[in-house]
Amino acid sequence: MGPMPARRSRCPVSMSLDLLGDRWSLLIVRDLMVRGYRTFREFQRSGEGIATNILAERLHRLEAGGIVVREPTGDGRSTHYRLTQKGIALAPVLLELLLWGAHHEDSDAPCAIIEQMEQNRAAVLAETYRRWKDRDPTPLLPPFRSPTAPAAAPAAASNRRKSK
Amino acid sequence: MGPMPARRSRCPVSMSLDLLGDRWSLLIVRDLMVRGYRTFREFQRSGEGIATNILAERLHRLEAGGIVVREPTGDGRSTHYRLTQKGIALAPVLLELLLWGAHHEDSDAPCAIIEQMEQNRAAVLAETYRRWKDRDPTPLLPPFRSPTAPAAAPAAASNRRKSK
DNA sequence: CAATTCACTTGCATTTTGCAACCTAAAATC
DNA sequence: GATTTTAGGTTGCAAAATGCAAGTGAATTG
Repeated sequence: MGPMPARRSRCPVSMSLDLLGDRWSLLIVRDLMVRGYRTFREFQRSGEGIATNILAERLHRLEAGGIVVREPTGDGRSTHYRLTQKGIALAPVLLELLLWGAHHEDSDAPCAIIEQMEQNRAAVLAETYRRWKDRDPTPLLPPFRSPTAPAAAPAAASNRRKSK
Repeated sequence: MGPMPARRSRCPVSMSLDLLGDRWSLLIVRDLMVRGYRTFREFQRSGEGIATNILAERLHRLEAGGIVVREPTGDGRSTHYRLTQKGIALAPVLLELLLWGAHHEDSDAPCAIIEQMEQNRAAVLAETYRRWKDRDPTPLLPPFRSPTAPAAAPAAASNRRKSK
């Protein structure tokens, strides 16, 4: 069932890529981490267009790799996925990947937000980690659509007061 | 010739993964960055066992993506590959991926070195960047073989004096 | 000028991916 | 309480990517 091919080397980067080196795995982790996604459906509708068989297989792989856990909900039909400690520890990797992409590829990310995240790495990571611990599902980042972002003021570190 | 499939979304992480989301690309970038690799042969003998056709195709893709450049050497038969500014800017991504792998996967990396890199991220990155600018090919990291590493004392930030 | 080195290409079998359709079980709705 | 909807997947199949071994052609060494 698992198509994971083979382990080539025991260096850390190589081992990380054995588990995460494909077009989808880190995207799923990011959706769990910074958007509030929990369910199969949400990943599917993520806008990236992952096929359902690949999504199912990746979720199994990430689970087998200790990056996500499956949590049954009270509601009998829906399952929630959640990052483990090992999974949330990928936050710095994803943050750097996001910043690199925003600077060097022509993305839709608003410059102001990127600038702020870059200036406040530690605070962004702390907030990410807090949301994970608190199971706070509000998106840390909006899906980067309109440049005049209407949604909740995101990310930035300095304006932290109690929610609600 | 280029099998690059399709662009799914314009978010920065997704775009980064369109270019780098496979098992080999980031490994090649790492070999250029922290080991002193320059030539096709060196990548081939890297110990990871990449097939030559895949290596050739990935080098073309990375070149097309502006991450590496091909520099002909005086010697007519050998080509050197070198990271561009955009390529060396992946250093933070690779550092975080290395640290994550070292902590969460069971790798061969010596704990002491990992600890030191983690404590001195900025210095490790500065040294990486300096080596790139100076075209200094001495490996920043040894290939992590024996735990009693015999090779040159690597990485650490504090012991920086003029080379030679 | 023969052998070797280097940087690839080519052919071909195997694996992985993408796509659409289908399935099962549990809510919701009527 | 039968039907429809929702959630979370499987299954089948064609297309693409990958791994492997072998081959190519130019430059260089002996």
